[in-house]
Amino acid sequence: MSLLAELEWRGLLHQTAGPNLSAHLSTPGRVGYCGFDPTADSLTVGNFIAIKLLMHWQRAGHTPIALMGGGTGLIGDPSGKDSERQLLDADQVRANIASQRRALERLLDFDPKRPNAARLLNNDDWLSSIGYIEMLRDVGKYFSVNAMLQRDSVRERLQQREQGISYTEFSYVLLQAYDFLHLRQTHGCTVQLAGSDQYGNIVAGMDLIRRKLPEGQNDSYAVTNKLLVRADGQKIGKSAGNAVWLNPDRTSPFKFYQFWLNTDDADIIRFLHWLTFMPREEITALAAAHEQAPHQRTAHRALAQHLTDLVHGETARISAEYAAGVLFGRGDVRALDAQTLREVFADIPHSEHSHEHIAGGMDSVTLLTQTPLAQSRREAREFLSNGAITLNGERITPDRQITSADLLHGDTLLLRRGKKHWHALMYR
RNA sequence: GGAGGGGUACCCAAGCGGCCAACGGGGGCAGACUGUAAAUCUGUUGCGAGAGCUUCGUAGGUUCGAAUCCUACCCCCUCCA
Repeated sequence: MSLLAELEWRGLLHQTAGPNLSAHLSTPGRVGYCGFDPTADSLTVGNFIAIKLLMHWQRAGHTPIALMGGGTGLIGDPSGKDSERQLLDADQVRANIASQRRALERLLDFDPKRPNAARLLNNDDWLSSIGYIEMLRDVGKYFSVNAMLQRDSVRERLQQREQGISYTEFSYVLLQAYDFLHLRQTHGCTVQLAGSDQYGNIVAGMDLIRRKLPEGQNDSYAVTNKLLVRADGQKIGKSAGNAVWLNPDRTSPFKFYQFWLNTDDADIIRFLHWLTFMPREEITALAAAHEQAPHQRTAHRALAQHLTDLVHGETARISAEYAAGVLFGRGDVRALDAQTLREVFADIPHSEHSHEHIAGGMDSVTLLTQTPLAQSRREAREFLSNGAITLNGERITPDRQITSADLLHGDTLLLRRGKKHWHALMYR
């Protein structure tokens, strides 16, 4: 199946631009790029769609370029933003790129032995050295302010009462267009892939390429994916307002797995289409299974498995599943052997403490505040009196005293808040 | 530069001298019901065991008492130049 057909049936394809794109893509080895914003120090599930676009691209035999916006990140793209962005400093941007790189390396194949090995570039390499005069003469000249003012991203900001737009962000499109031109010239990159909100920026780049480069070497194309949202209209990949990250040090594989397992029923089938590489028949089968026995959550499990495998690897996934089985299973956690307990401990949020802390006994409120499960003593008391807290599987009250007798295998406490927030403490 | 409007807790948004830790909604968290889902219902949502303490852009002031009045400053928006 062709790349475009694949994106189409998955419901990812939004629109394309350029002369006869499918013919262009029928030759393998085409070079396409997608930009990533270095605004955070790790990529999130929200960025996963963009990465996945590149993954499809590479799987179709083409060469993907992940372009880190080290230069543009210093400016900020107004597209889809309803307020002026905070400018980042250069050091921060550099550090973010280094960290984001790790997630990309896991998902794209950078092996140089491969003919279509992925490349990672940073537009700071060419943008920071270009002079302002040069930019105005060679790029700015090709842009009509009249046209720029027509763009939705700009117009909305002009019409807003609360927020205007700075000249800096207004000019952003010149930089992104220049990126495309630069990659077209230096890497033979003909296609830009991105979210649908980038369409205007991409087309601006295509225009620039057409005008600057000679006939025959100035073709270029756009592929955009749909804006993907949950059934309730929210963005994918937010958990209690917090982003779900792709780096294991920001979001552990256990939490990552749990996040997908808890997907809303209303979203599960579409997520399988959008986010996985499962073939159609497999998704259809999962949809049927879910329809028949939703409580078994076969589809949820498959989604969580698939994505955790991709992002964190099979070993981490199996471990996360194992821990979940132990914690959410019917068994009594007090019956776990030391070995199992230790493995589970590593997978869930945990902390280590000195044995002396517990030796003299401790009340449950104090214990809880030593974990992230409660933010203050007041809150800890509230949870405890609500009956929201279990210790080693047993519901406890605010007046409960914890002593070393409660330690599983002499060193571990397992706390749970609500149904699914765990924290393990180890006393050495 | 001029005129006007505005900055209140995670967000929106009331309040305009004491009854305000601050109405209401959203969101979050928890309990019940369930399938580690959704919907629904209930509770809760600054810190503190409590007395109390800290909070309404920032810094001062008036007052027995201020989110509410005064002064200065900072920031945002709209219109005019």
